[in-house]
Amino acid sequence: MKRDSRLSGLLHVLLHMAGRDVPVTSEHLARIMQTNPVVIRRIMAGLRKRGYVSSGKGHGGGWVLARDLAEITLRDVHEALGEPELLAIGHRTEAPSCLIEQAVNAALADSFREAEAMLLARLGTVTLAMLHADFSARLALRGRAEGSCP
Amino acid sequence: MKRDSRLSGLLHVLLHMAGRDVPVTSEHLARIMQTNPVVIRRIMAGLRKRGYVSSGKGHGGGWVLARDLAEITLRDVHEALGEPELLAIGHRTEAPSCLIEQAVNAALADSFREAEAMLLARLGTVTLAMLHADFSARLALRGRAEGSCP
DNA sequence: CATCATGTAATTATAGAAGTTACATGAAAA
DNA sequence: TTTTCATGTAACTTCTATAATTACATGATG
Repeated sequence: MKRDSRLSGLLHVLLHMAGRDVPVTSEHLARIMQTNPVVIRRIMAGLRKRGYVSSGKGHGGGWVLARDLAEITLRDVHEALGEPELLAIGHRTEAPSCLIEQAVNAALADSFREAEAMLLARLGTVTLAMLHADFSARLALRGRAEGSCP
Repeated sequence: MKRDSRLSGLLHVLLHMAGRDVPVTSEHLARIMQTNPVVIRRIMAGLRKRGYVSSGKGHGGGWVLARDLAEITLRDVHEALGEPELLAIGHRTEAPSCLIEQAVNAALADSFREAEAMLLARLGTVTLAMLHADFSARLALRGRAEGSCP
């Protein structure tokens, strides 16, 4: 089962935007993410709706951060993506009539809920500012090199 | 991202086997799971290798439980499936050269590890015997009805 | 008004899992 | 001992969810 890397990718893109004060085009971001501009627009739409970024058309248009990095948590970004499933495993049947399967579902559901809640809580404590600080620390360690992709 | 229901399905099958003392054919199990006998054999192979079930060929052949339900945890079953991924989200790049992406990965990795460890620990505390007891309780509540699929 | 960039619907391509076929192996019954 | 039945696997064929692409509309800027 292939793992969804949109959260990871979107965080990458947001931190790249953080460095710049001019709008960044979807095409530019797509190059960084090695994907298609349309995919970027689709993903960014959720962030725009929540006011984390804004977009402009025409010459000099593109995407800019609309909030401070410290105000955005990883959980916020996850929600902006439409709260995709966190767990890779699930029930075979959602509302089974078979009592055996009901018992199976009940046992699994508890564990699933707990793990999801924990992960969400954890994501809620990490801000983009923290990630950016970590990046800066890594950059300092590595020396003068660029350190990030184009 | 579609969730993997093999664990759920396999548990269902195992509990159905628990009731009977005669071998159950792959074809029969496939009917319960609404799938193909070959799929059943593929999945059961992992359980057999670990000694949880045994299989016999020819007339009167099929699958039987080789261990007590109390000796098998949900974690054991998960491992018998080949330890499929538990989390639906992951890193975009596993070993990125971009320092920004390294920071992103590091932040996510902590949360991921923690959630996975917790879920595995949780699955390790639940035995098939517990699930069977839960099934029996549900059966008692419902009355005389069959309660489980064929 | 020409160009550039986003906004979105519609379509196509791709990859991974599930399902199926085919046939070999071996056990029990006739 | 021959037939039937069931597993054991490899090979192949759908199937399906997602990403990628195409196409075109909207609107801003020089």
